[in-house]
Amino acid sequence: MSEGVEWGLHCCVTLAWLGDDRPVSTARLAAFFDLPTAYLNKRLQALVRAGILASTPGARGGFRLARPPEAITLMDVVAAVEGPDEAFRCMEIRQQGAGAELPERDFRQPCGIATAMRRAELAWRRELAGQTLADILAAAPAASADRTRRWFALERTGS
Amino acid sequence: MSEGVEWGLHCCVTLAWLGDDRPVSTARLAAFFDLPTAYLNKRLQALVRAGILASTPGARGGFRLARPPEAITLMDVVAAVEGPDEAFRCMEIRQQGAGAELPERDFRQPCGIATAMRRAELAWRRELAGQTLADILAAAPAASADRTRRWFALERTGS
DNA sequence: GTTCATATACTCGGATATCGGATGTCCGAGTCTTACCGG
DNA sequence: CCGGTAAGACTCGGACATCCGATATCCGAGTATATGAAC
Repeated sequence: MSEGVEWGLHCCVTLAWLGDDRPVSTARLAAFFDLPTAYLNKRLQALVRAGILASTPGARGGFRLARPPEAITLMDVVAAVEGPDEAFRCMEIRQQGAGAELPERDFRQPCGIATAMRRAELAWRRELAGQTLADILAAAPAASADRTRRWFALERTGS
Repeated sequence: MSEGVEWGLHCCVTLAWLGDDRPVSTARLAAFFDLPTAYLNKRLQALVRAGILASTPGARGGFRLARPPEAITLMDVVAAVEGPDEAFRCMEIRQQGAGAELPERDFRQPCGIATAMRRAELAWRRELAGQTLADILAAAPAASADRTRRWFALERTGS
């Protein structure tokens, strides 16, 4: 799994902490987490395309949450960054090669291996879909939110 | 997720169908599924290192299951092919960059995001660990096992 | 002092390089088979 | 005819290339802001 997932989640949490009053630029977030600015921007664009973030162009622009934290599940963020397709792709190798040349063979029944893997992945997705950003915020200590807010406020006035 | 997982699982199922009487060579399995022989061999070696398969070198050599199918879970095969580390690696980016330079900040409490992701991944692993090769065999139609056995027997006598 | 036009700086968005790991290939070590030779 | 021996063929195991996607970077489009001049 690409590290962009961690980036996206942390950025969403940070944006939730900072509130919707003003957008936050990529450079600010990248400085806060010590990440490559342009690449982080690319990932945030994916979140925008997924409808999780809203971007405002121009000076004093940046990103903000497009929805309230209760309406953003971890599954949404992961799917936006990693793409919609499943981790385990069944290539149906049972249908290829000499094993498939048996004339009487038919493949109407789905591959049992793919079914089992899909079941596990569904459990994973269900667990992620059951957790929202609001849950993460509630679990984090309030002091972390305060410190983060303070840092972003300081940086804004300091420049 | 690499496609080697699908290869390993199908090969394990096939080896379970064929029984333990004689080992099956990589070339035979690769021909059956139309896969690159040497690369499949590389992946089967990983299963050997994990103790899932047993290899017999020399002529008439090959692979066989090292344990009965009831004692091999899908999690075992996936972990053997994909490696032991988790899919989501928490890089602790919250501890890097300007956000970590606040002197009063401490990180004794684990990252809530990592905790949530770990929980989802544990659900995935639990689901995979709950399914054994025997379950896959039981779910598959008996005709498939018969056809596979017949093909491997024919190919052996035909050469 | 107020208003408007213009220059400017800042930010998002996508097109373009670069790098690491998965994918694919090849050759050597080891073992079983088998043919051959001697008794 | 039987046993021993040596050559041969087959297979696993690991070392060596190759390719694709994630990672990283750069430049253009667009907008809010600040500045200056005109009234």
